[in-house]
Amino acid sequence: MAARMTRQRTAVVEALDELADFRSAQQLHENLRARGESVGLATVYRALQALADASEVDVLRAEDGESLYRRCARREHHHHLVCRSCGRTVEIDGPTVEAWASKVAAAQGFDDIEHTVELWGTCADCRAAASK
Amino acid sequence: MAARMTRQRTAVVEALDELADFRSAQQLHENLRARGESVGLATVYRALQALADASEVDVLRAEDGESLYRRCARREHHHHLVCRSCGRTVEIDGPTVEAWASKVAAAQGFDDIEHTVELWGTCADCRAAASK
DNA sequence: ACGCTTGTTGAGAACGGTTGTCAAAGATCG
DNA sequence: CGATCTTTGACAACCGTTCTCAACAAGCGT
Ligand SMILES: [Zn+2]
Ligand SMILES: [Zn+2]
Ligand SMILES: [Zn+2]
Ligand SMILES: [Zn+2]
Repeated sequence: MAARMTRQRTAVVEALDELADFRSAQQLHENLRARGESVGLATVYRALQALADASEVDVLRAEDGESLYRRCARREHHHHLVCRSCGRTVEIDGPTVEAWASKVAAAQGFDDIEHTVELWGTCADCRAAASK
Repeated sequence: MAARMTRQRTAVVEALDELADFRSAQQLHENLRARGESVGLATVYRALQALADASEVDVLRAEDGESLYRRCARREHHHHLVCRSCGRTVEIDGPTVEAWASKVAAAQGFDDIEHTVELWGTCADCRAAASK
């Protein structure tokens, strides 16, 4: 029942910290393998899932449906501005949006409200690289 | 090059209109087959894709990653409040959110900004049904 | 240190939604 | 009607993710 601390789990957390931005499970797996820390892909998925359940990482879906993971600085609820091409991420909080969302939903008689608010764009670096 | 009007395409649009709320490609396919209008699944996907490209339908991703489609009343940009269990949908616009989103993103030097703002909940009917 | 117990791992199979393939069908037009 | 050229549909392929299950190893009591 208790979560055991294994080499693999530690490695996944390290990879997350090193990469800093939103990454897919496969990218993390690739990164681990590149640095010699061999970890099974299924294990990477399991570790990420566990971390997400424990709210240790944020998960969001890329436009193509792939799940992206990130260890955010703040633990409180927040949103993200993510670069579509490199994953660069800026944490954002929108008190205005939160209030708006719950008010609107309640007014329609909906319950158990959750909101998805994410911003996607191209960061300055990627824009420069693209127009080279 | 010109889009030909075929029995299948017409059928897909009819199914969309009849179901009114956000539905998956497979649900629509099932619905068509149920009413006797047999259409291949691949064709349903292609029709929906074409409609989405033409902005005739809105597409959004369910929490499990499945794509959901809907013919919305308004053609202008807007968002949705969707019931997780039955798909019931309420169209919403949030001028506040729009302004907030573009301002925040621009302030970080991001370009080509897009925002995802969707609300998920349980509608009154589904809540009642669940607590029966 | 040494087993025991029990959660964890990993290679590969399975899964589910979606897209690609390609020969047959049919919409459009002269 | 006939030629042309898009569309269709059964099926295979794809791809991210989850499942399976025997081998493995943390943690713990001794
Ligand atoms: Zn975050
Ligand atoms: Zn970038
Ligand atoms: Zn809509
Ligand atoms: Zn409902």
